[in-house]
Amino acid sequence: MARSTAQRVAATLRDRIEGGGLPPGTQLSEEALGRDLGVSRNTLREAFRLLVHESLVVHRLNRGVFVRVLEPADVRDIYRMRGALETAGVRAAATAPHALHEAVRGAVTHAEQAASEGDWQEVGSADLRFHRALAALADSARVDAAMDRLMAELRLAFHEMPSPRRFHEPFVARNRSLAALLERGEYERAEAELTTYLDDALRLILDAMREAGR
Amino acid sequence: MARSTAQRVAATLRDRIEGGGLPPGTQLSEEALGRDLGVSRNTLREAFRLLVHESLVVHRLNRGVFVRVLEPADVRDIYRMRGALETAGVRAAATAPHALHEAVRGAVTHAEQAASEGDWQEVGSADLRFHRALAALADSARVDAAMDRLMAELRLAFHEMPSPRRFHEPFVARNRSLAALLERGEYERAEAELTTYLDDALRLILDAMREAGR
DNA sequence: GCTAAGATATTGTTCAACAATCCTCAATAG
DNA sequence: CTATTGAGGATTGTTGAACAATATCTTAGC
Repeated sequence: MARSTAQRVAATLRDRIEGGGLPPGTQLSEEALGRDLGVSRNTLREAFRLLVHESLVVHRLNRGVFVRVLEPADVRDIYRMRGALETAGVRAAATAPHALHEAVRGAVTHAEQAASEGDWQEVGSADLRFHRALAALADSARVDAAMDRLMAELRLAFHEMPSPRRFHEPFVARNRSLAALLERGEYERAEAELTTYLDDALRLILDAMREAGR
Repeated sequence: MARSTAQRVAATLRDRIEGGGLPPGTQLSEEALGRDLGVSRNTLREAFRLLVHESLVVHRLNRGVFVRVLEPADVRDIYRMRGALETAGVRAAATAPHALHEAVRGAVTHAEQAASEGDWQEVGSADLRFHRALAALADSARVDAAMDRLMAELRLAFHEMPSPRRFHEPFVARNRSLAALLERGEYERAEAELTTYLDDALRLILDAMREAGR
């Protein structure tokens, strides 16, 4: 796969951010980072633009770029958008291609398996995959892209979660039952369940953020 | 308002693209445009990144950037995404702040006035504002931003519409009746009407594109 | 007419310099 | 003591030129 230098730099920065090496709020100095990564300031700036597009960093004019800090208001907003996209997926479930339903099922069983092994980090990413698969039922590249950006932003919030287990465990079963509703064609109930599901998850995250001192 | 050079350059390019001065498919040469606009290649590239983010142009590695060409598949995809966002707005209408409902009403009457004056271009933008206002009922900055990007993309497709009047006229009345349903609190019916509305509009655009020879 | 090698043009990337802007912190006025 | 102002320093914004990498076009050979 042909990738430009800027794309490669953006990838390593993305890893550092999601890995916690660059915590939210950190300023990404052009000179220091450029020296560190061995690229010119101009190329680094191109990489910054890519990350801004993913909302992993924010750019303030004449101030530079900073790792995104998620406020409670942001998380609420993200969940509104999630609601829009995932609901769209559920409502399109009746006419969605078989492969997309397959992806939903796969994410559910993957999460269950990871849970039985106690790998809560893996449960977390399987959960994200499940929700991405839900939205993907809408069968739209733009919905998929928007959903991917939301998930990337959410990962920033997960960093502040104290116990991944306490957060993810209750949702494994709910994923299963939501998927079951879909397979049985009970779309109305699936939609209702999805709404309360997202409300509950949002509340958990906001509580965790409040405890973590903000 | 403080804007960087790149932002100003992006704005003029955006105007030229939406005004038809740079038709879809045109390559934006770095050297020629830079000379024309009096900015360096590096700054022009930053402007390009902004436009790529708005999907007004596409960037092909080692090939350059080109004004976006909308395929029928793109238009279909855009309408799926629109459906997701506007439906989300309608479903949140019950709890939306008063000011947001006001915006919906304002866009409807604005379109009606422009129609009575025969200014179909203006009817077109009022129509876009109406739909943006619908999505905005979701009361989410991210939904708003996504909707703005969609509208910008759609404007590219409108360029290929032969008769703005034939396309926009039938929808003025439908906008009014949809808004009326919302005010009466008949959200289910509003949602259903919105769905068929979008289907009809999509069909019209696809027909026009086919006629325009593609 | 087709393929392959070379020439040409364009983009990708780097570098160094200067301009514009923001932040810090001390000095000053009230 | 607080608030304001202003210089100084640090960082980003922008430029222009240069070279490397890649794609496209041209030409030679069959």
